[in-house]
Amino acid sequence: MSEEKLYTFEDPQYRHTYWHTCSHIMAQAVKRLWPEVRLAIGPAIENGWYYDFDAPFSFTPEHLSQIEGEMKKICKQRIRIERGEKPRQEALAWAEAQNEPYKEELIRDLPEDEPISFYTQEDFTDLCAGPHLDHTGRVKHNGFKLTQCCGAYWRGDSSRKMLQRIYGVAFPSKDELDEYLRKQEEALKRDHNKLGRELEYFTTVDVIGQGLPILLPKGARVIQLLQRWIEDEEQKRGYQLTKTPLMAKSDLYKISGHWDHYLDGMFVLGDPHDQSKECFALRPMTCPFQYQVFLNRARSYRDLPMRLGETSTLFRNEDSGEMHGLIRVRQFTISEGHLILRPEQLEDEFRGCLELAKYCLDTVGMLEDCTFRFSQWDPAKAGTKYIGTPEQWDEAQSIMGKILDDLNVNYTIGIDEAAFYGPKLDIQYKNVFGKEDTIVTIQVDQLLAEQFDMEYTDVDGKKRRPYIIHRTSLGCYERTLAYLIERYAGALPLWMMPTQVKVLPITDRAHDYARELNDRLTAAGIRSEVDCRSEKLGYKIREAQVQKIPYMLVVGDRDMENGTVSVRTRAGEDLGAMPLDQFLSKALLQIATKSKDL
RNA sequence: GCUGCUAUAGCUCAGCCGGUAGAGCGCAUCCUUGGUAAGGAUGAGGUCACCAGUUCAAAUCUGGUUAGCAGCUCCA
Repeated sequence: MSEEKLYTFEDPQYRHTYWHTCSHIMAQAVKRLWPEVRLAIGPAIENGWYYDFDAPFSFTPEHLSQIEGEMKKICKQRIRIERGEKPRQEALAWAEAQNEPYKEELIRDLPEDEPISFYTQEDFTDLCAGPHLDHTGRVKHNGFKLTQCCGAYWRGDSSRKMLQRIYGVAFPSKDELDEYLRKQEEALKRDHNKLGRELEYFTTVDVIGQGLPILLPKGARVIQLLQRWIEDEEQKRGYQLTKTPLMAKSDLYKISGHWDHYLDGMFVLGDPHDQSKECFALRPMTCPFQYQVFLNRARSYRDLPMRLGETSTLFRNEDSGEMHGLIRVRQFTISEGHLILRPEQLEDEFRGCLELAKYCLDTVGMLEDCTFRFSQWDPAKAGTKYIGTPEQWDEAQSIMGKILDDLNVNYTIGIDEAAFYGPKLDIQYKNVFGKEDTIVTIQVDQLLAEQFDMEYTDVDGKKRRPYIIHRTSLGCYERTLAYLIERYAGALPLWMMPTQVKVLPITDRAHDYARELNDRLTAAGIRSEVDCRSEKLGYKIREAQVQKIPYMLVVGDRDMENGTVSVRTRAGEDLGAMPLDQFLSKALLQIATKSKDL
């Protein structure tokens, strides 16, 4: 690669170096302005950088402008950035002399024998592995912006001090920065938490509580449509439907291990410490409930694979700061399933689950933006966070790794992201803020079968332990709805749009005709409405447009005379006049094929 | 749970240094019957989230609670 190419912003490494240098410039600016502020860490991240500070005051937007101003000066001063090394003792002495306790702790955690690198620009020196640009003038003085400040725990540990994190982004030119900020602003307009409320998909109410959204008619309709589709699809794929209780005695969760691992996260009815009274808990998952279906009688290898599916409402007492719109809630409904298998069926069934998940995500238009994460355990937490033996984990993970490789799944590995009973394939999706959550999960589990003493009689008459796959096909409906609103900016595909067609009579004379059309559409299974208010056409169109109604059927004298409807799409396209049947067959085809085009 | 910010009409927001509320949109009624993104007029609508405190007087100041937002931590 030519040097020229290497030093462009398109090169991820260069970009990273650039942002990292920005973080040092920011830290230098902060130290110039308030020498009493202590420094923690300041890495480059996916989009920009941050630096964590321990300041005796709270940073405000005014402080950020002040810091930006000082950073501009530093850039214009074109200060040389020089790398240096200190032996460990000297490095520690430096941290102490500078009164930088966080740096001191970082140095203490570095390997003993390696020299420790520092970067110096003028009077400012920072412990840092580098690399950096050669001088501060490389950073375009009007190409960066400090975007926000917020709290962040020292070393990501919630038991330690909360520091203040300032985030920034930078580009080699003001135009590119402006373009980035404009795009960010655009993305935020899709925020389901705003748009979903504006378009009346959901709302929340103080007296009901956090994380307990009300699904308004539109939101409820979309979820119903998704749910019916998923249930039918699962039936086609050999799933049996179950319907199990929303709560159980603590005994059940004690067997499964959830009581030990997640008591804090459960809604408990009764006093868990009073042994003399029954204590219930709302279910935070479906596994042990569905296992009872398998346990209903003795099972043969002929019963396997047993694929159980349930549209399952779950309750999790998330911490109060965790709730976010429809993405993180305390009560949600999920397309939950458990497959109980002979070990040799694992690969085929896993493939089936993955195919189902991909089919579901592709159909709703989300697959292309999904990423796959192979979530593994952390052996260091054996016996605490995870049940089972290292041998069992190695086995489950190696089988799963082999399956994923056989299926050519392009995944990243997430250490310490597994469930307490087994490794997972998590399918991840990002919201408009870039925050990633799991939309679908497929988990391999050989441990809970043991907890519940599940077994089947094999061909040879011997009792064997089944494997279990825990999986979702479309995941949590609330979360999916949120992502769909963001993905389509509220303009959901025709087949899942709560109102698909709006008939817009131009004059009162057309009201009867419009109502008749609406009846015919409704009879054909189209979700249609009529707008008979005495408003002008332009006004009715605007309103339907804002509501993202896919098709507007404009009808006036001309249409009544010719027996037609004049079709306008929400994309602003005028499809002209046509008989209703012609429109209907077009729309019905689009719905039947779950087209993403409109 | 933690840090910071926020809460005024259904929505978006204004309301300075404390003197018991205002706009636009929406809604209702009337006029207008208009062919592809906002026609006009009139009117209704608020214990300023809740609970305390300071004060002659609180939407405004202070504390707490609840809820919302961003991030951190967590996420079976």
